[in-house]
Amino acid sequence: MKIKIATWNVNSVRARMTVIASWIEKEKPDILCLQELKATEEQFPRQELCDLGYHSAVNGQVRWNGVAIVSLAPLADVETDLKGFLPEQKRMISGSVHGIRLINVYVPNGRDIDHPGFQEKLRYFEVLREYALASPGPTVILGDFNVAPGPVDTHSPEEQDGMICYHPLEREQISQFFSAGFTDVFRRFYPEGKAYSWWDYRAGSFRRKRGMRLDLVLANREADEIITNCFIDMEPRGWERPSDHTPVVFEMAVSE
DNA sequence: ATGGCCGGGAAGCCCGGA
Repeated sequence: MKIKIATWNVNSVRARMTVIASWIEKEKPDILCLQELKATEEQFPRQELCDLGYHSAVNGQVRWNGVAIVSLAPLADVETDLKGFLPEQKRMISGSVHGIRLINVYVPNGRDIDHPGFQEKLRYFEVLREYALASPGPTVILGDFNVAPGPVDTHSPEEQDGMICYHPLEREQISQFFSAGFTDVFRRFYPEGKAYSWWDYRAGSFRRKRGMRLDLVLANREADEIITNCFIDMEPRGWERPSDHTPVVFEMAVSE
């Protein structure tokens, strides 16, 4: 059977619940990985999602960060600790479903190249890679990586070169995932051409098509082999009260 | 190009986002 999985930075799960419910109704994903909940587990709209038929595994935090995996089938072996790194920032939740390991991440933004947060961001990728490589079987890392992997993934690569989310050291970290055997799933289906998953709220960026592809699906070989499709759904970015990110969706052929 | 917009929590602004 085929299952549909999506990743979406919703920029507050409570402010976005109407939009999320509409999108679920439209796309009917089997699994939805959310980032930037800006909510604690107690504040998370578990009941509303339950009414839509979904289980929720939540790693929440007051005000900032927070991630969740929302799934029709219950999740097994849920983990929220990333090798003890940045334990106070709730940025990772992983779990297994249909024999697939899903690692849902919200990578630190880094603030600025000169800010200590930038070094923390680079380190985050290393720790995440170690964690993902230790997972046996089909494994997918998905979420908001806060990096555009290459020039076709951002609106003005020349001007942005060296800036946050398009710095050579950040892009090098994404390359390291490729060297380690992970595939950029979206680019397997769309090898070239501008494609974005985030547009700044300011400056009419969405209307002016000035965005970045910051939300990625990275699959190891076993997972990549059974992924049959991947696309970015730009529609909800144009809805009322949207997130500044839009969902990245893929499908997998699983045995049951 | 700049930054213009958002969200949350504390407070009537500030921080963080990217």
